[in-house]
Amino acid sequence: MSLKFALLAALHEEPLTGYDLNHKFRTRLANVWNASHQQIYRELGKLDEEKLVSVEDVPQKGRPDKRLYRINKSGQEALATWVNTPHGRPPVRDPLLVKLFAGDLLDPERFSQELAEIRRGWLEQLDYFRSVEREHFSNPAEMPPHFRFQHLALRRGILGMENNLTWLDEVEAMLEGLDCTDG
Amino acid sequence: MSLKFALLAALHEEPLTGYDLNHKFRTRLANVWNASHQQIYRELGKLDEEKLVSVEDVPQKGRPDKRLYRINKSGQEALATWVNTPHGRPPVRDPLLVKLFAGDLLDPERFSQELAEIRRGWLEQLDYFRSVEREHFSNPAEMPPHFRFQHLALRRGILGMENNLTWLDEVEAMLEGLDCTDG
DNA sequence: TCGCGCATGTAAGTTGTTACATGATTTA
DNA sequence: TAAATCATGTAACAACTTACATGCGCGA
Repeated sequence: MSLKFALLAALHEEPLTGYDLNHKFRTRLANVWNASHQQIYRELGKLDEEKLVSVEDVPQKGRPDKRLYRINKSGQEALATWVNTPHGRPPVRDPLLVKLFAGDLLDPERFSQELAEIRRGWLEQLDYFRSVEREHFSNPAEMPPHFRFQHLALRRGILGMENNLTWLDEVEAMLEGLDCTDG
Repeated sequence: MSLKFALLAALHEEPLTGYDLNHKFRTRLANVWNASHQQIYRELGKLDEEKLVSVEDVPQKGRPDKRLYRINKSGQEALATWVNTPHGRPPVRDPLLVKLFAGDLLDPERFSQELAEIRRGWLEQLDYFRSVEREHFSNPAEMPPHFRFQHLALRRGILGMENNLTWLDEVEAMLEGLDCTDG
């Protein structure tokens, strides 16, 4: 149900095409909401049907027409209502933790490799978030409220990734400890 | 696809009923995997069909029979294979961050209340995780590997909640800052 | 010329949610 | 006597994933 509002929130900033939204979801919204392009296009269709957005077809040469989506009055209202109603926290579903829960079945070498890969991914994500913070949110005190809220969302991504990496250190320290007692 | 393996991982510890599994999912597995009882019962049926578990019907007086699920050899193998294959990280989908992204639409008072409620929930969860750590994982160095892996999964929950609360402080500090400039 | 970026979608299948359904036992 | 715990499910719907489908322009 919330993808709808994630889209409206993205469009609340600026009119975008499905393609642009897809890009935004995997960059600036990476720590906020995840959606595949198929989901996005389908949901945009529904938003159009529900008249929460308007669509402008922008002809292009040698490419499919762009379909530029714009949030309208009803969309704004729906979004405003939604952001002001409480929602539970998202469900936790993490395969990595399932693996640890059955940790005695893990092959130490393969698992170390998986952890290395995970670390790489988290570091990359953290670097990206930090670069966004540097470029767009360098002096929070002077930013307009709108930006400061978005900065907080970004901060969560940054703190979260830092925290993930701290935890990974604990995990790898533990695994090394096991090696020593075995060998 | 992973609920299946979350169930197998839970059954890998000990034989359980659907009811027990449901309980386990919202306590010890709270930071690992989320599932409703409907999903659990359905998936247990499938695991039975696939012959990855065996079922023992335990008659009871005045209550429906217990159905006790036990992981079998095939189940163990399937689980071992799964834990040793890499998986991407879980998708991020957080309505709270969507709200911040459209933060200019937030009603300050309602949002403060929602944050207070969220803080309460996170604190409660953190307390629970800490109590588990105190009771079951008090001296990590002397635990058998099996327990130490599970401790790491728990640590993620603890660090994650602490991190959430740190972030919440940032959020509330920011909101108070806005109040001051307004008033 | 090969792959990437741009730009849009459909179809089928799996997973997850919400509502419905029952009923005895224990605890406050 | 009301609520929580024990104990199992079905049915309908909504959300999400994976695979399929197309095709031009541009840079290496």
